[in-house]
Amino acid sequence: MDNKAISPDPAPAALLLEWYDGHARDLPWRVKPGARPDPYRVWLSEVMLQQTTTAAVTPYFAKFVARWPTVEALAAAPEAEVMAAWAGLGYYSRARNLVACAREVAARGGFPDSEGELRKLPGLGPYTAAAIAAIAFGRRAVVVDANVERVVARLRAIEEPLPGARKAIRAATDAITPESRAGDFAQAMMDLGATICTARDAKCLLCPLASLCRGRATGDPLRLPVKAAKKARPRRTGTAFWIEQDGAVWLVTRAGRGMLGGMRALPDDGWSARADGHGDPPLGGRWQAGGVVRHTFSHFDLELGVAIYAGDAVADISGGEWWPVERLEAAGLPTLFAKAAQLVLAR
DNA sequence: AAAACGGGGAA
DNA sequence: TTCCCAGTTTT
Repeated sequence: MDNKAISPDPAPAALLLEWYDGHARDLPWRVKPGARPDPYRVWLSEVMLQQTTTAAVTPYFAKFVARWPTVEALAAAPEAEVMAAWAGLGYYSRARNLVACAREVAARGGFPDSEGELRKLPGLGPYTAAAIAAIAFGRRAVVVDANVERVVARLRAIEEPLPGARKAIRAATDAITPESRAGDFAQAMMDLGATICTARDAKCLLCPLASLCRGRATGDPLRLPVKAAKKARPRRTGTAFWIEQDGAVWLVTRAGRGMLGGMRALPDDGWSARADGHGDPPLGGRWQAGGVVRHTFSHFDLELGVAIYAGDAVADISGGEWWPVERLEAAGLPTLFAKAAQLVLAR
């Protein structure tokens, strides 16, 4: 079923692409203008960039393409190694889906080149499928990320609050997306949003779309897009347990789904977003306090106490592995547990 | 439709 | 501190 059609307007794309030719950001996953990018690198960067800043992604992207230069190489990697390499980047279901996607793509002999087929791959939602279709395959696709939402909401002075405004923003983006250079157009919109029309600023004097911008005409573009009020973050407490013996520390691998799913970790007392941990150690004997780590997740704050085992030599323990402390970096601990380990090792 | 899901950089 | 970021998946 069709939504109310907005008539196409080629003017913004014309101005924006002219600006982009002289002001494109130089990013590791981009290629020279006119060159055809490697779909593998486009896909990898787009997945890493989901809800993640370019600054955070850059070193991970370099590490991944050096270690796994092709989708076939990544498909052949053990999932645990990819998870460990992803450690610190967050949203770990992305890493699990990355491996699943690489294996599907390798099995079928390459990436599909249409938005619809890309959308079926694990970890590719509406944004990423459109972005890859446009950037890697030159398809016309309507690419809407947080930058585009902001730029379009201002350009068209869309007053409806997010997330309700998504449909209107998508329609407005569709109406200004060109038939050719849709990939450059998408990246230009993102560059504009990242450098000129930012969340906290609007450098309208530098903006190539200023003459067309209804948000600027209202005199207060910064109030757009309007966002719904966010709810308060719950506060939780929990405990992690440091058990060290003969130069090795006891690590577990967390369950596949849920918080930090599939990642190596210190054993803990079952804390979650819904409830505090029970506090009971995984092993009898003496324990001493090792300090507290404060960590903020997307949907709750955690105060994690670290307990250090001070009992007799451990004989029977199972469900994990002894990991040499001097190689702890290679374990791929998520940041929360890396902080806890740092606390213990610095004492 | 709403909640789950990380972490770091910027102001 | 608070806000936000090249969103997707599950409930």
